[in-house]
Amino acid sequence: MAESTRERILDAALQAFGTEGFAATSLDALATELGIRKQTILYYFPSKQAIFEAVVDRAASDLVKVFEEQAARGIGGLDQVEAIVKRVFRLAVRRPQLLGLIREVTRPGSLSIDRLSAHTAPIFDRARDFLQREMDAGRMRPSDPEMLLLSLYSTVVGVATELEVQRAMGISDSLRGAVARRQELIRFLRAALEPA
Amino acid sequence: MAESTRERILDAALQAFGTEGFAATSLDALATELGIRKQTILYYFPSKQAIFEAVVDRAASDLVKVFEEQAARGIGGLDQVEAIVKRVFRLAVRRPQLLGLIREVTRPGSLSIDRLSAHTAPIFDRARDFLQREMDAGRMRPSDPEMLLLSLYSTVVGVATELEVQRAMGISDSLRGAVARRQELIRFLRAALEPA
DNA sequence: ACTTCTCTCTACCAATTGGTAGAGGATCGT
DNA sequence: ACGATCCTCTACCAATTGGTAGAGAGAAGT
Repeated sequence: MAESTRERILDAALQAFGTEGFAATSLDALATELGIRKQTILYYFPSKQAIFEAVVDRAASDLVKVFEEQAARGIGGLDQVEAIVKRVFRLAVRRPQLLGLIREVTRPGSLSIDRLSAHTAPIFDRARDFLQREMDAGRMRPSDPEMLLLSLYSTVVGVATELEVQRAMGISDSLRGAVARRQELIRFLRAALEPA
Repeated sequence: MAESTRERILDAALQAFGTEGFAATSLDALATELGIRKQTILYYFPSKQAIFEAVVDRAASDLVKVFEEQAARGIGGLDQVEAIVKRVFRLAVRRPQLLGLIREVTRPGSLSIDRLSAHTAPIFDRARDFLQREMDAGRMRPSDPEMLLLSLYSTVVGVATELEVQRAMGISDSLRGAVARRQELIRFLRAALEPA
Protein backbone atom coordinates (compact mmCIF):
# COMPACT_ATOMS: atom_id res chain seq x y z
CA MET A 1 0.00 0.00 0.00
CA ALA A 2 1.46 3.33 -1.06
CA GLU A 3 -0.16 5.34 1.68
CA SER A 4 -1.84 4.31 4.89
CA THR A 5 -5.55 4.97 5.36
CA ARG A 6 -4.77 7.37 8.16
CA GLU A 7 -2.53 9.42 5.89
CA ARG A 8 -5.09 9.42 3.11
CA ILE A 9 -7.72 10.71 5.53
CA LEU A 10 -5.41 13.52 6.64
CA ASP A 11 -4.67 14.45 3.04
CA ALA A 12 -8.32 14.62 2.08
CA ALA A 13 -9.17 16.48 5.27
CA LEU A 14 -6.49 19.10 4.62
CA GLN A 15 -7.86 19.59 1.13
CA ALA A 16 -11.43 19.94 2.38
CA PHE A 17 -10.79 22.05 5.49
CA GLY A 18 -8.38 24.27 3.57
CA THR A 19 -10.83 25.08 0.81
CA GLU A 20 -14.38 24.57 2.09
CA GLY A 21 -13.65 25.23 5.74
CA PHE A 22 -14.30 23.24 8.88
CA ALA A 23 -18.06 23.71 9.19
CA ALA A 24 -18.73 23.12 5.51
CA THR A 25 -16.89 19.81 5.51
CA SER A 26 -18.89 16.71 6.49
CA LEU A 27 -17.41 13.40 7.47
CA ASP A 28 -19.70 11.65 5.01
CA ALA A 29 -18.41 13.77 2.13
CA LEU A 30 -14.86 13.10 3.22
CA ALA A 31 -15.49 9.35 3.38
CA THR A 32 -17.24 9.23 0.01
CA GLU A 33 -14.34 11.01 -1.60
CA LEU A 34 -11.96 8.43 -0.16
CA GLY A 35 -14.18 5.49 -1.11
CA ILE A 36 -14.57 4.40 2.50
CA ARG A 37 -17.24 4.59 5.19
CA LYS A 38 -17.51 7.43 7.66
CA GLN A 39 -17.06 4.97 10.52
CA THR A 40 -13.64 4.06 9.21
CA ILE A 41 -12.65 7.68 9.63
CA LEU A 42 -14.00 7.65 13.16
CA TYR A 43 -11.94 4.57 13.89
CA TYR A 44 -8.75 6.54 13.31
CA PHE A 45 -9.90 9.81 14.87
CA PRO A 46 -12.27 10.11 17.82
CA SER A 47 -14.08 13.17 16.43
CA LYS A 48 -14.21 15.67 13.61
CA GLN A 49 -12.44 18.21 15.80
CA ALA A 50 -9.64 15.71 16.39
CA ILE A 51 -9.14 15.33 12.65
CA PHE A 52 -8.93 19.08 12.30
CA GLU A 53 -6.31 19.31 15.04
CA ALA A 54 -4.25 16.54 13.46
CA VAL A 55 -4.43 18.33 10.11
CA VAL A 56 -3.38 21.61 11.74
CA ASP A 57 -0.44 19.91 13.44
CA ARG A 58 0.81 18.38 10.23
CA ALA A 59 0.29 21.53 8.18
CA ALA A 60 2.01 23.66 10.80
CA SER A 61 5.08 21.48 10.92
CA ASP A 62 5.25 21.45 7.11
CA LEU A 63 5.17 25.23 7.17
CA VAL A 64 7.73 25.52 9.91
CA LYS A 65 10.02 23.17 8.01
CA VAL A 66 9.95 25.47 4.99
CA PHE A 67 11.04 28.40 7.12
CA GLU A 68 13.70 26.51 9.01
CA GLU A 69 15.23 25.17 5.85
CA GLN A 70 15.70 28.71 4.61
CA ALA A 71 16.76 30.04 8.00
CA ALA A 72 19.49 27.41 8.12
CA ARG A 73 21.05 28.89 4.97
CA GLY A 74 21.22 32.26 6.65
CA ILE A 75 22.20 34.34 3.65
CA GLY A 76 20.95 37.46 5.45
CA GLY A 77 19.71 40.84 4.31
CA LEU A 78 16.95 41.46 1.80
CA ASP A 79 18.09 38.41 -0.15
CA GLN A 80 16.95 36.30 2.76
CA VAL A 81 13.53 37.97 2.73
CA GLU A 82 13.31 37.39 -1.00
CA ALA A 83 14.23 33.73 -0.61
CA ILE A 84 11.52 33.20 1.97
CA VAL A 85 8.91 34.91 -0.19
CA LYS A 86 9.88 32.61 -3.04
CA ARG A 87 9.49 29.56 -0.83
CA VAL A 88 6.10 30.68 0.42
CA PHE A 89 4.98 31.21 -3.16
CA ARG A 90 6.18 27.80 -4.21
CA LEU A 91 4.16 26.36 -1.35
CA ALA A 92 1.10 28.40 -2.34
CA VAL A 93 1.29 27.09 -5.89
CA ARG A 94 1.98 23.47 -5.03
CA ARG A 95 -0.22 23.11 -1.99
CA PRO A 96 -2.73 25.97 -1.87
CA GLN A 97 -4.85 24.11 0.69
CA LEU A 98 -2.05 24.53 3.18
CA LEU A 99 -2.26 28.32 3.26
CA GLY A 100 -6.04 28.04 3.01
CA LEU A 101 -6.00 26.05 6.22
CA ILE A 102 -3.96 28.76 7.91
CA ARG A 103 -6.63 31.26 6.94
CA GLU A 104 -9.26 28.92 8.34
CA VAL A 105 -7.46 28.54 11.64
CA THR A 106 -6.75 32.25 12.01
CA ARG A 107 -10.39 33.16 11.54
CA PRO A 108 -11.94 34.82 14.59
CA GLY A 109 -13.59 32.33 16.89
CA SER A 110 -11.64 29.40 15.54
CA LEU A 111 -10.50 26.77 17.97
CA SER A 112 -7.03 25.34 17.38
CA ILE A 113 -5.48 28.78 17.00
CA ASP A 114 -3.37 28.05 20.04
CA ARG A 115 -2.35 24.76 18.50
CA LEU A 116 -1.10 26.56 15.43
CA SER A 117 0.71 29.32 17.27
CA ALA A 118 2.42 26.76 19.49
CA HIS A 119 4.15 25.59 16.32
CA THR A 120 4.75 28.98 14.78
CA ALA A 121 5.76 31.02 17.84
CA PRO A 122 9.43 29.99 17.57
CA ILE A 123 9.74 31.07 13.96
CA PHE A 124 7.94 34.32 14.72
CA ASP A 125 10.50 35.05 17.39
CA ARG A 126 13.28 34.08 15.09
CA ALA A 127 11.94 36.30 12.31
CA ARG A 128 11.55 39.22 14.69
CA ASP A 129 15.12 38.83 15.89
CA PHE A 130 16.30 38.58 12.31
CA LEU A 131 14.58 41.82 11.36
CA GLN A 132 15.92 43.58 14.44
CA ARG A 133 19.46 42.42 13.66
CA GLU A 134 19.26 43.56 10.05
CA MET A 135 17.93 46.95 11.11
CA ASP A 136 20.68 47.39 13.66
CA ALA A 137 23.25 46.51 11.03
CA GLY A 138 21.79 49.16 8.73
CA ARG A 139 20.82 46.63 6.07
CA MET A 140 17.14 47.37 6.53
CA ARG A 141 15.06 50.46 7.10
CA PRO A 142 14.49 50.84 10.85
CA SER A 143 10.97 50.33 12.23
CA ASP A 144 9.08 48.30 14.80
CA PRO A 145 10.06 44.72 13.89
CA GLU A 146 6.84 43.17 15.23
CA MET A 147 4.60 45.49 13.26
CA LEU A 148 6.78 45.08 10.21
CA LEU A 149 6.48 41.32 10.54
CA LEU A 150 2.71 41.65 10.61
CA SER A 151 2.76 43.76 7.46
CA LEU A 152 5.05 41.30 5.73
CA TYR A 153 2.90 38.36 6.75
CA SER A 154 -0.29 40.03 5.54
CA THR A 155 1.19 41.06 2.24
CA VAL A 156 2.86 37.79 1.36
CA VAL A 157 0.04 35.50 2.45
CA GLY A 158 -2.52 37.80 0.86
CA VAL A 159 -0.82 38.05 -2.53
CA ALA A 160 -0.11 34.31 -2.47
CA THR A 161 -3.61 33.18 -1.53
CA GLU A 162 -6.18 35.78 -2.56
CA LEU A 163 -6.85 34.11 -5.87
CA GLU A 164 -10.51 35.10 -5.93
CA VAL A 165 -9.68 38.75 -5.34
CA GLN A 166 -7.22 38.57 -8.19
CA ARG A 167 -9.83 37.06 -10.45
CA ALA A 168 -12.24 39.80 -9.44
CA MET A 169 -9.54 42.36 -10.30
CA GLY A 170 -9.07 40.68 -13.64
CA ILE A 171 -5.58 39.34 -12.88
CA SER A 172 -4.65 35.98 -14.33
CA ASP A 173 -4.15 33.20 -11.80
CA SER A 174 -2.11 30.98 -14.06
CA LEU A 175 1.31 29.75 -13.11
CA ARG A 176 2.89 32.54 -15.13
CA GLY A 177 0.60 34.93 -13.29
CA ALA A 178 1.93 33.60 -10.01
CA VAL A 179 5.50 34.28 -11.09
CA ALA A 180 4.60 37.81 -12.15
CA ARG A 181 2.85 38.45 -8.85
CA ARG A 182 5.83 37.14 -6.96
CA GLN A 183 8.26 39.34 -8.83
CA GLU A 184 6.14 42.41 -8.34
CA LEU A 185 5.66 41.58 -4.67
CA ILE A 186 9.41 41.26 -4.18
CA ARG A 187 9.99 44.62 -5.81
CA PHE A 188 7.31 46.06 -3.55
CA LEU A 189 8.87 44.59 -0.41
CA ARG A 190 12.41 45.60 -1.40
CA ALA A 191 11.26 49.17 -1.86
CA ALA A 192 9.58 49.11 1.54
CA LEU A 193 12.52 47.56 3.35
CA GLU A 194 15.60 49.09 1.73
CA PRO A 195 17.40 51.54 4.00
CA ALA A 196 16.82 55.16 2.98
CA MET B 1 -40.03 51.15 15.79
CA ALA B 2 -36.35 52.01 15.70
CA GLU B 3 -35.42 49.42 13.12
CA SER B 4 -37.49 47.17 10.93
CA THR B 5 -37.36 43.41 11.41
CA ARG B 6 -35.82 43.03 8.00
CA GLU B 7 -32.98 45.38 8.90
CA ARG B 8 -32.43 43.64 12.21
CA ILE B 9 -32.16 40.30 10.41
CA LEU B 10 -29.59 41.73 8.02
CA ASP B 11 -27.58 43.19 10.89
CA ALA B 12 -27.49 39.93 12.80
CA ALA B 13 -26.72 37.99 9.62
CA LEU B 14 -23.79 40.25 8.78
CA GLN B 15 -22.43 39.75 12.27
CA ALA B 16 -22.81 35.97 12.08
CA PHE B 17 -21.64 35.43 8.49
CA GLY B 18 -18.75 37.86 8.99
CA THR B 19 -17.40 36.06 12.05
CA GLU B 20 -18.59 32.44 12.03
CA GLY B 21 -18.94 32.10 8.29
CA PHE B 22 -21.84 31.02 6.09
CA ALA B 23 -21.83 27.29 6.77
CA ALA B 24 -21.38 27.68 10.52
CA THR B 25 -24.37 30.01 10.81
CA SER B 26 -27.78 28.40 11.29
CA LEU B 27 -31.09 30.13 10.78
CA ASP B 28 -32.26 28.89 14.17
CA ALA B 29 -29.28 30.46 15.91
CA LEU B 30 -29.89 33.69 14.02
CA ALA B 31 -33.56 33.70 15.01
CA THR B 32 -32.87 32.91 18.66
CA GLU B 33 -30.42 35.78 18.85
CA LEU B 34 -33.07 38.11 17.47
CA GLY B 35 -35.79 36.76 19.75
CA ILE B 36 -37.94 35.66 16.81
CA ARG B 37 -38.77 32.41 15.07
CA LYS B 38 -36.83 31.02 12.13
CA GLN B 39 -39.97 31.18 9.99
CA THR B 40 -40.12 34.92 10.44
CA ILE B 41 -36.70 35.11 8.85
CA LEU B 42 -37.90 32.94 5.98
CA TYR B 43 -40.85 35.25 5.49
CA TYR B 44 -38.48 38.09 4.60
CA PHE B 45 -35.96 36.02 2.67
CA PRO B 46 -36.75 32.96 0.58
CA SER B 47 -33.60 31.06 1.60
CA LYS B 48 -30.40 31.22 3.61
CA GLN B 49 -28.46 31.91 0.44
CA ALA B 50 -30.75 34.86 -0.30
CA ILE B 51 -29.97 36.35 3.10
CA PHE B 52 -26.28 35.99 2.40
CA GLU B 53 -26.62 37.74 -0.93
CA ALA B 54 -28.58 40.58 0.62
CA VAL B 55 -25.92 40.94 3.31
CA VAL B 56 -23.17 40.97 0.68
CA ASP B 57 -25.01 43.63 -1.31
CA ARG B 58 -25.42 45.90 1.67
CA ALA B 59 -21.86 45.37 2.91
CA ALA B 60 -20.44 45.98 -0.55
CA SER B 61 -22.26 49.25 -0.99
CA ASP B 62 -21.17 50.38 2.47
CA LEU B 63 -17.59 49.64 1.50
CA VAL B 64 -17.87 51.34 -1.85
CA LYS B 65 -19.34 54.39 -0.17
CA VAL B 66 -16.29 54.71 2.05
CA PHE B 67 -14.01 54.72 -0.97
CA GLU B 68 -16.11 57.08 -3.00
CA GLU B 69 -16.34 59.59 -0.19
CA GLN B 70 -12.56 59.73 -0.09
CA ALA B 71 -12.17 59.66 -3.86
CA ALA B 72 -14.45 62.67 -4.08
CA ARG B 73 -12.00 64.70 -2.00
CA GLY B 74 -9.25 63.86 -4.45
CA ILE B 75 -6.31 65.20 -2.49
CA GLY B 76 -3.98 63.03 -4.58
CA GLY B 77 -0.55 61.56 -4.01
CA LEU B 78 0.52 59.47 -1.07
CA ASP B 79 -1.71 61.55 1.17
CA GLN B 80 -4.67 60.08 -0.65
CA VAL B 81 -3.39 56.54 -0.05
CA GLU B 82 -2.90 57.37 3.60
CA ALA B 83 -6.41 58.80 3.90
CA ILE B 84 -7.91 55.64 2.44
CA VAL B 85 -5.90 53.41 4.75
CA LYS B 86 -7.18 55.44 7.69
CA ARG B 87 -10.75 55.03 6.53
CA VAL B 88 -10.37 51.29 6.09
CA PHE B 89 -8.93 51.03 9.57
CA ARG B 90 -11.75 53.03 11.05
CA LEU B 91 -14.15 50.62 9.37
CA ALA B 92 -12.21 47.62 10.64
CA VAL B 93 -12.39 48.92 14.20
CA ARG B 94 -16.03 49.99 14.12
CA ARG B 95 -17.46 47.18 12.05
CA PRO B 96 -15.01 44.29 11.94
CA GLN B 97 -17.71 41.93 10.67
CA LEU B 98 -17.78 43.89 7.44
CA LEU B 99 -14.23 43.03 6.47
CA GLY B 100 -14.78 39.55 7.88
CA LEU B 101 -17.59 39.11 5.41
CA ILE B 102 -15.31 40.15 2.56
CA ARG B 103 -12.89 37.44 3.60
CA GLU B 104 -15.77 34.98 3.67
CA VAL B 105 -16.93 35.92 0.19
CA THR B 106 -13.44 35.88 -1.30
CA ARG B 107 -12.77 32.37 -0.03
CA PRO B 108 -12.24 29.84 -2.82
CA GLY B 109 -15.44 28.11 -3.81
CA SER B 110 -17.64 30.82 -2.40
CA LEU B 111 -20.73 31.72 -4.29
CA SER B 112 -21.61 35.44 -4.41
CA ILE B 113 -18.08 36.40 -5.38
CA ASP B 114 -19.46 37.77 -8.62
CA ARG B 115 -22.05 39.70 -6.66
CA LEU B 116 -19.31 41.36 -4.66
CA SER B 117 -17.05 42.13 -7.58
CA ALA B 118 -19.97 43.65 -9.47
CA HIS B 119 -20.01 46.30 -6.77
CA THR B 120 -16.29 46.68 -6.37
CA ALA B 121 -15.13 46.53 -9.99
CA PRO B 122 -15.69 50.26 -10.57
CA ILE B 123 -13.58 51.29 -7.59
CA PHE B 124 -10.87 48.82 -8.58
CA ASP B 125 -10.72 50.46 -11.99
CA ARG B 126 -10.72 53.85 -10.41
CA ALA B 127 -7.92 52.90 -8.02
CA ARG B 128 -5.85 51.44 -10.86
CA ASP B 129 -6.25 54.60 -12.89
CA PHE B 130 -5.33 56.67 -9.86
CA LEU B 131 -2.12 54.70 -9.29
CA GLN B 132 -1.22 54.91 -12.97
CA ARG B 133 -1.77 58.67 -12.99
CA GLU B 134 0.34 59.21 -9.90
CA MET B 135 3.15 57.10 -11.34
CA ASP B 136 3.08 58.99 -14.61
CA ALA B 137 3.24 62.26 -12.69
CA GLY B 138 6.30 60.98 -10.81
CA ARG B 139 4.57 61.16 -7.44
CA MET B 140 4.79 57.42 -6.98
CA ARG B 141 7.40 54.76 -7.69
CA PRO B 142 6.61 53.22 -11.09
CA SER B 143 5.40 49.61 -11.21
CA ASP B 144 2.54 47.49 -12.52
CA PRO B 145 -0.52 49.27 -11.07
CA GLU B 146 -2.68 46.13 -10.97
CA MET B 147 -0.10 44.09 -9.10
CA LEU B 148 0.57 47.01 -6.81
CA LEU B 149 -3.12 47.28 -6.07
CA LEU B 150 -3.18 43.61 -5.12
CA SER B 151 -0.26 44.10 -2.76
CA LEU B 152 -1.90 47.14 -1.21
CA TYR B 153 -5.19 45.34 -0.80
CA SER B 154 -3.55 42.32 0.83
CA THR B 155 -1.45 44.39 3.19
CA VAL B 156 -4.17 46.75 4.34
CA VAL B 157 -6.93 44.18 4.73
CA GLY B 158 -4.51 41.75 6.36
CA VAL B 159 -3.15 44.18 8.93
CA ALA B 160 -6.65 45.47 9.60
CA THR B 161 -8.33 42.09 10.04
CA GLU B 162 -5.77 39.48 11.07
CA LEU B 163 -6.47 39.97 14.76
CA GLU B 164 -5.87 36.33 15.62
CA VAL B 165 -2.50 36.33 13.92
CA GLN B 166 -1.58 39.43 15.88
CA ARG B 167 -2.62 37.77 19.10
CA ALA B 168 -0.53 34.76 18.17
CA MET B 169 2.42 37.12 17.53
CA GLY B 170 1.83 38.69 20.92
CA ILE B 171 0.66 42.05 19.55
CA SER B 172 -2.03 43.88 21.48
CA ASP B 173 -5.37 44.18 19.69
CA SER B 174 -6.63 47.08 21.76
CA LEU B 175 -7.77 50.32 20.18
CA ARG B 176 -4.36 51.83 20.89
CA GLY B 177 -2.84 48.78 19.25
CA ALA B 178 -4.94 49.46 16.17
CA VAL B 179 -3.64 53.01 15.95
CA ALA B 180 -0.06 51.82 16.29
CA ARG B 181 -0.59 49.19 13.60
CA ARG B 182 -2.08 51.80 11.33
CA GLN B 183 0.79 54.20 11.78
CA GLU B 184 3.37 51.52 11.18
CA LEU B 185 1.46 50.31 8.15
CA ILE B 186 1.36 53.80 6.68
CA ARG B 187 5.10 54.18 7.17
CA PHE B 188 5.56 50.81 5.49
CA LEU B 189 3.41 51.77 2.52
CA ARG B 190 4.96 55.22 2.15
CA ALA B 191 8.40 53.64 2.02
CA ALA B 192 7.20 51.19 -0.62
CA LEU B 193 5.47 53.82 -2.75
CA GLU B 194 7.68 56.87 -2.53
CA PRO B 195 9.53 57.61 -5.76
CA ALA B 196 13.20 56.70 -5.58
C1' DA C 1 -6.32 -24.67 16.48
C1' DC C 2 -7.23 -20.71 19.10
C1' DT C 3 -6.88 -16.27 20.60
C1' DT C 4 -5.86 -11.63 19.82
C1' DC C 5 -5.31 -7.52 17.31
C1' DT C 6 -6.17 -4.53 13.36
C1' DC C 7 -9.21 -2.80 10.37
C1' DT C 8 -13.58 -1.88 7.82
C1' DC C 9 -17.97 -2.68 7.65
C1' DT C 10 -23.65 -2.52 8.58
C1' DA C 11 -27.04 -0.78 11.44
C1' DC C 12 -28.64 2.80 14.24
C1' DC C 13 -29.47 7.19 16.72
C1' DA C 14 -30.66 11.78 18.56
C1' DA C 15 -30.07 16.32 17.22
C1' DT C 16 -29.93 19.84 13.88
C1' DT C 17 -30.36 21.46 9.28
C1' DG C 18 -33.01 24.48 5.68
C1' DG C 19 -37.50 24.79 4.20
C1' DT C 20 -43.07 24.23 3.62
C1' DA C 21 -48.00 24.80 4.98
C1' DG C 22 -51.01 27.27 6.96
C1' DA C 23 -53.34 29.38 11.20
C1' DG C 24 -54.16 33.73 13.67
C1' DG C 25 -53.70 38.39 15.04
C1' DA C 26 -53.07 43.22 13.85
C1' DT C 27 -53.81 47.22 10.98
C1' DC C 28 -55.46 49.10 7.08
C1' DG C 29 -58.64 51.29 3.40
C1' DT C 30 -63.34 50.97 2.13
C1' DA D 1 -68.42 46.29 9.60
C1' DC D 2 -65.43 43.87 6.40
C1' DG D 3 -62.31 42.04 3.54
C1' DA D 4 -57.29 42.52 2.37
C1' DT D 5 -52.64 42.87 3.47
C1' DC D 6 -48.86 42.44 6.52
C1' DC D 7 -46.52 40.03 9.83
C1' DT D 8 -45.36 36.39 13.20
C1' DC D 9 -46.49 32.39 14.87
C1' DT D 10 -47.16 26.74 15.61
C1' DA D 11 -46.71 22.48 13.51
C1' DC D 12 -44.23 19.64 10.51
C1' DC D 13 -40.88 17.43 7.36
C1' DA D 14 -37.15 15.05 4.85
C1' DA D 15 -32.37 15.14 4.76
C1' DT D 16 -28.03 15.49 6.89
C1' DT D 17 -25.18 15.97 10.84
C1' DG D 18 -21.50 13.85 14.17
C1' DG D 19 -21.22 9.89 16.77
C1' DT D 20 -22.16 4.87 19.07
C1' DA D 21 -22.49 -0.26 19.11
C1' DG D 22 -21.00 -4.06 17.54
C1' DA D 23 -20.43 -7.70 13.80
C1' DG D 24 -17.10 -9.86 10.82
C1' DA D 25 -12.96 -10.51 8.01
C1' DG D 26 -8.10 -11.14 7.89
C1' DA D 27 -3.52 -11.59 9.59
C1' DA D 28 -0.38 -12.69 13.36
C1' DG D 29 1.28 -14.79 17.50
C1' DT D 30 0.99 -18.68 20.61
